[in-house]
Amino acid sequence: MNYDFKAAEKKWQDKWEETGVFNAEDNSEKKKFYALVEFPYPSGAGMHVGHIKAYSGLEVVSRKRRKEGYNVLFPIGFDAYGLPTENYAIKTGIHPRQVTDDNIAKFTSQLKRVGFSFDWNRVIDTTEEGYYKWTQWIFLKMFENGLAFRDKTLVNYCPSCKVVLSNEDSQGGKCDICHNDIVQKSKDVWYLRITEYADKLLEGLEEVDYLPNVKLQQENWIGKSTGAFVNFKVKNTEETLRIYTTRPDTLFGVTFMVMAPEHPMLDQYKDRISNFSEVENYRTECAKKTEFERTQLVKDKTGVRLDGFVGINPVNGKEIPIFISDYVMMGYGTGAIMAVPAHDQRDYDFAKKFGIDIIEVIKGGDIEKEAYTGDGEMVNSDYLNGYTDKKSSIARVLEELEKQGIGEKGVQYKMKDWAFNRQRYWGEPIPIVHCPKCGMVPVPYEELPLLLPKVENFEPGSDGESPLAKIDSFVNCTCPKCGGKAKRETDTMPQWAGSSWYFLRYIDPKNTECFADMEKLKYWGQVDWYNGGMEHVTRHLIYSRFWHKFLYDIGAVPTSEPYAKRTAQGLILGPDGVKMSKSRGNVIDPNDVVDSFGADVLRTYVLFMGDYEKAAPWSEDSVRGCKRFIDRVWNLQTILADGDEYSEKLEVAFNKTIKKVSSDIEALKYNTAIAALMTLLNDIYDAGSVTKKELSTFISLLNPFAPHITEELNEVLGNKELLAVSEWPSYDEAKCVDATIEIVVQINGKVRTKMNIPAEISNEDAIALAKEDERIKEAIDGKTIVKELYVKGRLVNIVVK
RNA sequence: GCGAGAGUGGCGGAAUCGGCAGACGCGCACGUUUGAGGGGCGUGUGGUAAUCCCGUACGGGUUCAAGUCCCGUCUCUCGCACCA
Repeated sequence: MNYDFKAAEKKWQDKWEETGVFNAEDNSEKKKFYALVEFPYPSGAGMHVGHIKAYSGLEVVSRKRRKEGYNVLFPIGFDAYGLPTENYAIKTGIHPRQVTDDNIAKFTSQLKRVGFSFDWNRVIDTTEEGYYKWTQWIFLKMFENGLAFRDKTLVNYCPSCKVVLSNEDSQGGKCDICHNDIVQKSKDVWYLRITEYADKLLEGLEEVDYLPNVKLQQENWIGKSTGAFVNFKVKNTEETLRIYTTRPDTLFGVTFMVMAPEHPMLDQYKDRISNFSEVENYRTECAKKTEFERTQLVKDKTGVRLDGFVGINPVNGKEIPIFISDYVMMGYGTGAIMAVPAHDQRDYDFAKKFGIDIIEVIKGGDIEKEAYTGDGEMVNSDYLNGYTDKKSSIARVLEELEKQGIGEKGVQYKMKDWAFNRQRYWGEPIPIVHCPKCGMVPVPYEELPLLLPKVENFEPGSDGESPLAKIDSFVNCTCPKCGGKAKRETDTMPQWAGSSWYFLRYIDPKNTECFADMEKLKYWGQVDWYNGGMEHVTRHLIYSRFWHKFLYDIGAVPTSEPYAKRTAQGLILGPDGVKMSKSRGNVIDPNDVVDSFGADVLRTYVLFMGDYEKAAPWSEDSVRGCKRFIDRVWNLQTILADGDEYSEKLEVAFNKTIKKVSSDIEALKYNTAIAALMTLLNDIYDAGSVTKKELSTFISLLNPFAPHITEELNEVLGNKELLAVSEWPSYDEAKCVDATIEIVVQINGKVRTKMNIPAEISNEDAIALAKEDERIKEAIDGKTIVKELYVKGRLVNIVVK
């Protein structure tokens, strides 16, 4: 009796759609559960098995929750703005709108073939007018509140993509999209002031249930440090050079200062710096250095001493030389540092190279050899002498600095403001008008959405300007404030914009009055469980938390944190054990798997292949193992026997399995949940027959993993109600243990024999029983018993000498 | 360099509190069924001739008992990377 998975899967997918069993209800008495998966970018390549694994995790949880009586919101949508679509459009001449629609249609049919229980009534598309209207609305609210601003600065520019990139998109000095080297360019760009939310983003982590690793990565990304700002006077000027340090306790050990080559004060005082031409040469040299040279040759410090520009250490009045060097960055702190070679390795390397004094102020290391960064007794430090711990010496010096007005306590973050712009076509237009009289004027709310004009040519200009700048009908407009001639902003928003609030739109996707109704927001509240990739836990997760916190602050959402819980799945590697990639030719297409084995097999396999949170290689042979499992489940009907109860033989096995599968699903241990079902299946075949009750329970437990075959079997059993909404099986704790159990008998910790004893037995009786065994008698004969113990349900150990 | 995680058969991986190491699956071997097989069913499968003994990266330690706890070393993966 062969299982026709193709027919059955189609049949049930149609049935689910007809009956709408997976549609969330807005006004329900039931308890709510909101499960969120990261919506895909609909690329031309179609779905990846990685998507299947990412969605299958919460798919199983959502299906279990429905069976437990929850009103479940498990939505899906498409994050469709972005460069790959635009680049494809440029190459083929097909409009990005068309490309996006085609890709979304493709993704939709693929997702449906896998049988995911998404609520298809709530699908969102970030590029659709009714959606990006609200993305623009949120942007304007930020602008109103001073969180969106424009600033001229050096930006990461990709000459190949002709686009300005955020720091996040240009890590390692390579463009995130084309992997070519980026260069620095001065430009006026939009920023979102995410740094203002740094502390809130940090504090919020305390109230959410994220994987420890996810929290840690966010903390590192925000990179908060506490220290002090100190002002150093520059000799013969009124100028002070302000620095940031985390070690104000080492101020007496400062023997020089270093400024970033881009520091603005240099140009301001170029007349005083007698060797300014050398400075300029050095700057050119730095600009030429590749990222590799800057990061890999860390030890080899370079720099130029500024002649005629001398600093004065404010704590002791000593004159100290000032250098420029590229190991100091303009983007962190103040772009200038005080250097304490005795207690900082970078400063030490620099001092050795340039022959600068090294003054020890903390005892405990050997400054002849290297910098000492540990704790110790303070020396050569005036009022700090004798202090032995960092904390109190820092407190002492801060007190003194503030009293004398030469410095104060300070906080710094590694996180920078979010460069919020793209000079590209396929993105949300930034709804701002530049008026020669009024300056920057927001597009009035009632005029939103500011439509992305439909054009034929979306190639970016070679100057890095947006393609929108070439469209006169879009650019030229009247100022909403004074009615005079004005020009529109032509930059578009970055890819991360639309995904920063999409989870809110699912709650009320068709609302035209606001991004989501407050009553609905209150009912659905936080996302209960959010699963996605580890690669998104810094950028997307921080950005969306930032937007949500902002919306909370203006009273637009009822919770301060968007996600109550966050987990992450591991990658699926190619059969060769390395990351799947087109160039390597090791990509597995989920469609092929559905074609040859069926959706149930694909779903079961991606969850069975290993620890959900770890990377695991694809194995075609193991897929076949899951196919065998599914077929054996189908064949259970050949040994179906009458009976509305568990059989005596299998009662304990069933109770145990219900318990294990239930708890494993909650703990993301899908692999062991499936293994437990396989074990139970083996037990059933060993028993020789299966009662109706047993088969019902079995398919109910398997249903979240393999929903099609289990619905089919449910129908075979004559049940009218869909398995998708029938009750999740319950177990009896008392029936999870056998009446007699097998335990191990050890002599000196080594297994000597096994025996069956009643589960409820006293320690004494268990030990006495063990001693009656022939092998044990032999082993302890003539020896002294030092110790004997019984570990309940496990073992008896007899220690002899 | 810093931070986090990991190292278990031929392979993917199991193993609440320290309590039978290797669940489950793959692969392999043998048997059986079949006209045939990337099929079905059955048996076996860490090493070793062995019921002894050895075995969870390596070296020590604690314990009646260690994959699990402690000290030291090595390797790999991921994240950050001159962050002052």
